[in-house]
Amino acid sequence: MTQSRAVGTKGMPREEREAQLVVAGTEEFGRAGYAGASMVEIARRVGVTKPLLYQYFGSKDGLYLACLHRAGDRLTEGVATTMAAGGEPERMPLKVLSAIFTTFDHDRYAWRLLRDETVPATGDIAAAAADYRRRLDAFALLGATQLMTARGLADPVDIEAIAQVWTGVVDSLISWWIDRPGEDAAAMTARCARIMTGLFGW
Amino acid sequence: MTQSRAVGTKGMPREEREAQLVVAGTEEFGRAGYAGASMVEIARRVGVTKPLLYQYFGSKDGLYLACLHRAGDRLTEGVATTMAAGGEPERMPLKVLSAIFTTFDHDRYAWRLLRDETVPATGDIAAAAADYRRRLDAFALLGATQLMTARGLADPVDIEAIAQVWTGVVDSLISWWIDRPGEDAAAMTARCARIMTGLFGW
DNA sequence: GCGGTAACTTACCCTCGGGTCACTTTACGC
DNA sequence: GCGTAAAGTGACCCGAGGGTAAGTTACCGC
Repeated sequence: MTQSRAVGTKGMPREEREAQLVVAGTEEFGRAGYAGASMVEIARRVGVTKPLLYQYFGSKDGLYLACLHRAGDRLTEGVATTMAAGGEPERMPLKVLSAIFTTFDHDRYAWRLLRDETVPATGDIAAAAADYRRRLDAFALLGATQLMTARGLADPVDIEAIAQVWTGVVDSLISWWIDRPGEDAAAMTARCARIMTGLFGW
Repeated sequence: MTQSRAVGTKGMPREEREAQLVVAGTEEFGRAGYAGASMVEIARRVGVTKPLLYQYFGSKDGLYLACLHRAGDRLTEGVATTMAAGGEPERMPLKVLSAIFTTFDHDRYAWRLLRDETVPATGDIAAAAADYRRRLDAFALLGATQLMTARGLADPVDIEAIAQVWTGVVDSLISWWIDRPGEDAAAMTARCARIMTGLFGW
């Protein structure tokens, strides 16, 4: 009764604890990368020990996959919805950014899981991440193609490069955002709108 | 005489061997990040063993610092020269890109050392990398300011964001370039010129 | 009340990688 | 030729971190 004891207490149902661990894992994996993240540190963050983490997720890869799927599914869904809605090519980048910011407003590290380069080159994680990237790249390629053909530039390799730069832009915007927790998704979207209008007239 | 023996041969003067190791280290650190890179793997790449690597560089940090300083010095020097030359704000991005591509044409992973997020948060490496980044960010900030004031947009936070996005753009261009070894610095510059003209009319 | 199960821990193993030691072989000056 | 120094190695130590075995506590249904 005094203070909840350290050992053996059924403090929380599994579902809830798993969700906590996925959130903590996403932050830690996003911050330090797969290679740099420590399982004991992730467990410590939610006030639990390593074996419980292993009981629930089996392995480091299992936890990473859980985090990755949550992030990847939400992201691809949000982007797909936005792209499906259509609109002028020059308005699409801002719409997609807005969708991403809204999706990850309270989960800003999630984006990085798809692009973590410290993940082992082969295996389930690499395959799953590559698959999410492939789907997102397809959207980026589509958007870039629409943007470029409207301007008469059709070199397919140029378009590939543009698509990759686009993902890099999103990446750096999110990194910048992570360092400014006070800025919410709406403010971020407004800032991007201002910048795009100012720089490119879009 | 048959085959050079594995042990004890004075195969190469120290200076030359160190240079080899710095090149190999740059590639490995750039590819896998500080945390993911292995000293024995770097030694293996140049056909040598770990103790020699330690004899020459003292520690993993020592080797990383050697790689970082080589990359950072060349980069800041190239960018500083380009920025000092001046010109229209809208031409500067392409000029800087050209300088970076030329500097790192045969050393494409070098750029990543300055932005490696897997280095320990405190210590010599973090300090040195932060210092290089600070100098480069100052140039980016200057360029972004010139670009924006010409357009009447002067929000300093917007300008910060633009500067960070700019480094992200460089980052993704170099990643794309790394995957296409056949494309040299001139071709890369030409591609960027084409894209900027097509997309923004710059 | 009590057995079963779910939540949770302590204490351990093992590999991998940073770092070191003692040693061996070659080149070079004399 | 030979002593010395430089180039280089095999074999080791050790700490960190992924992963596991066995046990402990608390709730829940009966």
